[in-house]
Amino acid sequence: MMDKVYSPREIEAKWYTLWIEKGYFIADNTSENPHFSMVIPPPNVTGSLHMGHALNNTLQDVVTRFKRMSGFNTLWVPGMDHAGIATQNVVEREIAKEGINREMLGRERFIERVWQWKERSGGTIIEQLKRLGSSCDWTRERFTMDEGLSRAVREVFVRLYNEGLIYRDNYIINWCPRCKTALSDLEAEHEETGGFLYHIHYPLEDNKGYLTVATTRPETMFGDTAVAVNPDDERYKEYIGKHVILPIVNKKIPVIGDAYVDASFGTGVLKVTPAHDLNDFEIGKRHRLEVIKVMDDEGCMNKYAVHYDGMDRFECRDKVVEELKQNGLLEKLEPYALGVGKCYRCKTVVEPSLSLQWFLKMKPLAEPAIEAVRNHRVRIIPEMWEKVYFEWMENIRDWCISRQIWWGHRIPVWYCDACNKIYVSVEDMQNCEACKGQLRQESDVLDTWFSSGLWPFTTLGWPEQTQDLKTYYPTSLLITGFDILFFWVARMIMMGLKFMDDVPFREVYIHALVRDAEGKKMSKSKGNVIDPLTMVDQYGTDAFRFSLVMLAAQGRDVLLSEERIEGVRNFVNKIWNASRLTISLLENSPGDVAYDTSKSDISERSQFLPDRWVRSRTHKVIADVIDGINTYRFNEAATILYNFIWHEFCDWYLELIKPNLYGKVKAFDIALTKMELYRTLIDILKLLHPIMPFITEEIYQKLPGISAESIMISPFPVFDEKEVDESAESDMDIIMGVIDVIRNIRGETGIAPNVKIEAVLRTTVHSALLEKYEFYIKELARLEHLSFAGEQAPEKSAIGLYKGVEVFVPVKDLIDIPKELARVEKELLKIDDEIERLNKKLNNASFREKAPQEVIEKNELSYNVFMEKRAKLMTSRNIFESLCGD
RNA sequence: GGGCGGUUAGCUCAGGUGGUUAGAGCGCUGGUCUCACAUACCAGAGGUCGUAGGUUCGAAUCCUAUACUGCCCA
Repeated sequence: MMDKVYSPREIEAKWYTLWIEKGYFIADNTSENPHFSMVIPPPNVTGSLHMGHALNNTLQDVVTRFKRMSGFNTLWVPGMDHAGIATQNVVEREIAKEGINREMLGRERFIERVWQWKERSGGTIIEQLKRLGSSCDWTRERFTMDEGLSRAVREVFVRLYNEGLIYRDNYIINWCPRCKTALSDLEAEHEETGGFLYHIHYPLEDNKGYLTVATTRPETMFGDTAVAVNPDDERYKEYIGKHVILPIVNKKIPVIGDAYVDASFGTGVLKVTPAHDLNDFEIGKRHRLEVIKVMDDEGCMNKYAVHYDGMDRFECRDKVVEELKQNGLLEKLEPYALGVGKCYRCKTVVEPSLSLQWFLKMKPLAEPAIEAVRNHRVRIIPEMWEKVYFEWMENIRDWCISRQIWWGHRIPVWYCDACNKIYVSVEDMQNCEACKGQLRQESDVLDTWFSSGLWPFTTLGWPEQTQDLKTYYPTSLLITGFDILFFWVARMIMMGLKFMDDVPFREVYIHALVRDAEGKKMSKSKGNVIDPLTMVDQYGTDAFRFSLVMLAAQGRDVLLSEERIEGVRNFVNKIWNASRLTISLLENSPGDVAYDTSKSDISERSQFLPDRWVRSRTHKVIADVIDGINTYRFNEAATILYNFIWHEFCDWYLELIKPNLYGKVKAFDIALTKMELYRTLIDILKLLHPIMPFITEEIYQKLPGISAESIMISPFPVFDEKEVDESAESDMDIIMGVIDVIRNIRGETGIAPNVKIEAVLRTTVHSALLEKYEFYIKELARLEHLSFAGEQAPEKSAIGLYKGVEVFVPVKDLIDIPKELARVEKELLKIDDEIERLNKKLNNASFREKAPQEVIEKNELSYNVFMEKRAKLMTSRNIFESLCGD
């Protein structure tokens, strides 16, 4: 016996364990079936499941389960990312509790600690993904730092180096003084911050006046090696070639002319600090200026900052301003909103700084990647994101790939200090081939995104030519959030084309971000985070997944609120109870059923109208759900299922067949109806399964006559045109419409639900139909008596109309005549508006001339319907009016 | 500064190629513990689709401008 309320917890655990045991998630790379493959966006090994992951993986699982049931040789590769900086930070914090730091441990022992940490507490997110129901092939789980992938990284590095695409150079990079490493441009997040524009006097060398420079970062002045003006700027032209005295340091620096300077910005005089600003660095190169770094790796000033040596950069800023002020050199400071780069891992303000780093040339890699998207070898969905992709790719700059941390893929470069030779090699090296001297490996590691950029082929075994690689590359689809379009998607396309000579995936579906109910980004500091696992615990995985899918409209943020999930939890419970009823009807009502769904000859199936109708509706839903998933309109698929199951299957179909199956009426073949009910529920369960894996399996397993071991490997419903029955749908429409009208009258006139009433129908076109299904109308509208009128309509009745069927409810004394009159008049008013609108349209000559025939006919038809309805309402209004007069 | 979105019922959102009586969920109002479900059932109220122009026989849907709002890049 099934409980009255669905309780997800044990059921979820039970089925997930079984699926794993049976190996249903494991892909067969020798299968002859067409393949569908996908790689997971690898979550950080330090990560725990947040809403973004939940949405991302739910959508992936929906597609995976759908494809698997649709007969594809399906592979979803899971795995994790080693997340260099983040993981190192975590482990450093951990050892700090023991009072040690990584320098004390040394590189090797520190990395051992990281591995230990990974084994112990890393990858909790994998367990969380399992709770979500993700049907990844866990036997193929990969980690960016595992042996195979590490070797692939070296292979790639060496090849790119040998082709001259990787180089080492001094350049301005973003330096995070807290993580003490270089970052790529993408890893510095620009944020509008309130600051000041400081106007500072730089006295002219001959002591005859000064030039005023405007800067947002006065503390970098110690590294100024020139002052620049625009050569066309009449105000300053004459100063070019002269010198100014750099305040505090009292050093002579030249005034130069450079077209880069924007005369309209600030004072039009730019202080040039080649070591701490990208543009200044370029100016410096053009004018062969000296380059002076004024800060150390921790963001503290160095000896060039004279008496500020050792001071923190921000404290120094204040102190410098103070000193300038005292010396009368600070002209003014004005509030100014400046874009400040912050480390995407620790939010520390990054320092643009000159540094010797490794770079990857991007232009040659980007060009084919742009082309691949332009000619749709990779299709980005929604298409809008293509533009964003192009914009970034077309303005791409070289990628700083080296990081000054320990956890990651150590750059496979060896230096010989004795003879200055450099070796770049896949294999570890010990001694210099030339002088036999001891080699020293580069201490930097690679950007984590360097290895994740290779993910689609390295996870399949590359550089080995494995069977997986042959079968599953290029992958079919990638599902990811737009926040990593540049970080990851673009780089995978470049690397895939470079090393596999083919795109990494055929399609990319970009989904939105999950926000809270107010549309704010969820963040711990705002305290608006909804924890996915809490939701899973509270409402069940199925309800949670369905909520996400239902809200995941293309190109829109997903705004999630707990009330929403609660609503879907109710829907899950509705499914549970509808199934409970179905199973009880199948088991307890008379009629032997063979439970063989393979028989599809419709002539042998039930001809009972609700059965024909539900069949037709089910197949339209099948078509829509398949289309919805195939076109990534997941929310449409979910909404269609929600409405069909709740408002058609439960509200109408089950109610209509109940009298039959309870034996209240003996009009139709019970066994055939039971068969139809059985088929429909199975279709519903299968259609739901990709979104709601657990409850569908639980119910499926309770059904009689099930041959498949699990719903997840049973075939997905197939749309069959022959099952569509338009005449059943239009007949049902009349019956449901008439019942609605009676219910409406009941509701409006305040007749209690338990009061049985009488209704009279009058129709010329649908009488046969309505007479045939009289019993069902009585049942659903709670009628004592239903009759059919000829010419003479009953007086003193509430009236309603549905498509040519007049409905009279003679309520005699029960009725409140003035109230009923008001109801009719209100209805008339609405109809008059419609009639006027249609009349105007139909009398418009150019409408008749230019609109398609089909549209004209449609409008004429609805005009006639309204006119007829109007006439009938007028009649009853007149009756009510005369009664009011009594 | 450049680019891309959004603005539809009290709230959160649907409305691929212009023709619907503009939909849903939640909330609200009224009525029901009717033998699957009160996590339910039945009924109802509620919107000149941000504003102003334009294209069209016809615009929530296409174009232009404008306001507000969000994001990305510099």
